[in-house]
Amino acid sequence: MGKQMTEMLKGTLEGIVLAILAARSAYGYEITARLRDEGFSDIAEGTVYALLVRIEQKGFVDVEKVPSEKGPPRKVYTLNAQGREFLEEFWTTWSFLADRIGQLREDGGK
Amino acid sequence: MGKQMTEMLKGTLEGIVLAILAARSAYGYEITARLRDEGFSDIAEGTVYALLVRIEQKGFVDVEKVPSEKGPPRKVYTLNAQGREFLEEFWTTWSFLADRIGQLREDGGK
DNA sequence: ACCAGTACATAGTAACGCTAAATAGTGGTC
DNA sequence: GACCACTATTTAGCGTTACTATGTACTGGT
Repeated sequence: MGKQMTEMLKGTLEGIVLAILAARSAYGYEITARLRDEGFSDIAEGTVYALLVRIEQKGFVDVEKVPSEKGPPRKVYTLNAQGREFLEEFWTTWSFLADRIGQLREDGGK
Repeated sequence: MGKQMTEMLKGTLEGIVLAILAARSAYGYEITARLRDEGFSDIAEGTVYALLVRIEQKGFVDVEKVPSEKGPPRKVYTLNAQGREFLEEFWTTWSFLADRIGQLREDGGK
């Protein structure tokens, strides 16, 4: 998708994944597939798994190992209270940034 | 402003500065001050200068040294054709991302 | 002489997404 | 029964970017 998107995802991808998990629990492979379906055509698998490790270490999610009929066991991630709190902050930060940038665009930064 | 904003600025700050320059030419100290006024309260000076070096090396801006009455000479940056083209791409990428994330927020990723 | 404000520069660090490759389980096909 | 495709996770190494911290330099006021 280009270098520009890569850099833009830094700091937002974490929020995106948490928002996905806020809707319902999911596992890595599923999240990657969903992101791809939604237009993030070349999110690397490794990227998602590394991110999941991070949010687990930060304590934003609870993890459960669930057997799969189609392959190795899945690690299902569920957003917990701490994660929900962090997601709140994410939305606040995102809104601020999106507002500022939207403003800039109107102001002739076109 | 917090670590979250720091990470989010990666990939967007460049576009923000280019958008500022699209409105009119400016120099580093001025850009930093303007960003601070507009709510990016703790953008580090060094960050802006380093970014300006980068966009100059990429050929997005033309530079002119202008004497100042109040201090050392200013380096005034002006967006050129290449920079304008890059800014276009930035808006495209940004729009896509902002749309996706807005969608996620509506879909119960709250 | 000193200090605040203006103005620019840069070495080192941390965080994060990507590349690439490895491991492992299931099912189908020849 | 060997191979391949799909599912599923992991991890080492890399490049880019913003921040920290510090240094340089010019002007004006006290």
